[in-house]
Amino acid sequence: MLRSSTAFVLLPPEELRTIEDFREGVRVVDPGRPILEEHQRGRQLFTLYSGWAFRYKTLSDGRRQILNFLLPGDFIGLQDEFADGQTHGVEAVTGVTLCAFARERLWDLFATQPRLGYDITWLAAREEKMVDDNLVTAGRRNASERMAMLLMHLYRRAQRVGMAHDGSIEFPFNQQHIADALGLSLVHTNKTLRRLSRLGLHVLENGRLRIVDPLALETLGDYFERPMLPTPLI
Amino acid sequence: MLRSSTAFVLLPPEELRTIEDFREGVRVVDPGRPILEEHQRGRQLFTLYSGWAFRYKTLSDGRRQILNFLLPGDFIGLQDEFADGQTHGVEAVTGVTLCAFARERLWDLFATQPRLGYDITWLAAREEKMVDDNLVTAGRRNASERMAMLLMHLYRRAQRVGMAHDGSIEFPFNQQHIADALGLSLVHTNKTLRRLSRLGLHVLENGRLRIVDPLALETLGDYFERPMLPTPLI
DNA sequence: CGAATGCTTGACGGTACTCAAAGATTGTGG
DNA sequence: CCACAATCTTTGAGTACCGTCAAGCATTCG
Repeated sequence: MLRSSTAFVLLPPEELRTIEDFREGVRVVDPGRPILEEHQRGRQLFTLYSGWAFRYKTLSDGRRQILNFLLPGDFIGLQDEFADGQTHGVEAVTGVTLCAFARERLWDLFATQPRLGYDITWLAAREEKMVDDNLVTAGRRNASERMAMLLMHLYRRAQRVGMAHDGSIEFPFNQQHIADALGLSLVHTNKTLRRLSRLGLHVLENGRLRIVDPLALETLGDYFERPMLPTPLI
Repeated sequence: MLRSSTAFVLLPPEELRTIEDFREGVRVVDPGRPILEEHQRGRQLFTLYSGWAFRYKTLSDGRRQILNFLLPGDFIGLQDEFADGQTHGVEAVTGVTLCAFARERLWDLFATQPRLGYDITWLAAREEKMVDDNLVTAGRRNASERMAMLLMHLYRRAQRVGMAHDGSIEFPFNQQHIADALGLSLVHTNKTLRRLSRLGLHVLENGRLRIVDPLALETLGDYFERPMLPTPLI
């Protein structure tokens, strides 16, 4: 079960009870289906419990940018709480299970359990840091550097929540996802990915990613993930 | 005074008193000087009270990416609260005045004044939305589109906090700032900026920016800022 | 087995980068 | 107040990285 992973902080029973109470239900979303529609504010907030998803925005002519990927433990929909209308969308990559919370009770939660409010802020700040990194990537790294950084980032994050087995992780993304995350064209994404794998830095097959030369990838991407602190889980 | 601007929500006296109490002092930073150093966690949090600043990250070879610009009312340093070490830097563009808060009292604030904790989350979420937009820009917009979006964004934000006079705003950035914000080279930034101004979309002189054709810039940048809700001010 | 989706590769062109150097502006000290 | 340095802006020339177009191949699914 997710909560027992060492990636998350232990919560005292009372706060666990508050979370249970706050919870409205479980939702399952199929691969490729929307979790939150772009440009509209959902009635619910979610915690991702299993599967992969991503946040994205599109320009009016259809160009899409993936803002960040979502893994188990991530909190979804907080930004919309304060939205002026222009919101991101969220889409499931694999099949996904979510815990749903009523948005209108968020303030309640802050008021009655400030610890949980603080934790939510924690999660929001952590997500912003990931977007920060992605912005540096899109703005200042070249194609190979972007790819190296993305592969290491996804691998480390999945590993952290116990999704790595035998040195490889499930990798359910197609090259369009990668292209949209890195701000590259599909064709150039393919060529870059092939180049790195031909250099023996990684292997991507049967929907799984294996990092062959982590140091080379970290160096190329100038991206060294520090061991992360345990994350709160709402 | 900043708080009386219509851009900010009115706070009840009790919460104002809490903020006053939470405050440690005022800090003044000269143009071009650091407010927070990259890679180290400051002991204080700040609210920007006057002037312009920006958040940035650099790669190890010196390439810099500006993450977002900071205006009066913005809260500084929250992300570091939850940092694993890799933090952004913050630098003053103009001379700047800041209200300083002790970081170790942040949790206190959440616990004793949940409303203010909620407001801080509000500000964090708003900032993340700005970074989201900047990521779309760096990832999916071409040079002219980026420039159009940036000019409109900065103008609207400054206007909102009462910094626009006679249809123009103070514009203290040099072209290197713009280049680093947009993920472009200095030379290409210059050429793009000149092109837009030759097309009659804006005027940039004497350190002031005047938007001549807002609709054209919004359309070019595919960026239409909605009227913003009043922002909490900590 | 055919359609749909996704991956791969080659050819070509353009946007944006680098290099270089000349103006313009600002600041500083004699 | 001027001379000179430092910083910033502007422009041109050449190049390269990455995007677009096109087509073939592989895999999955109904």
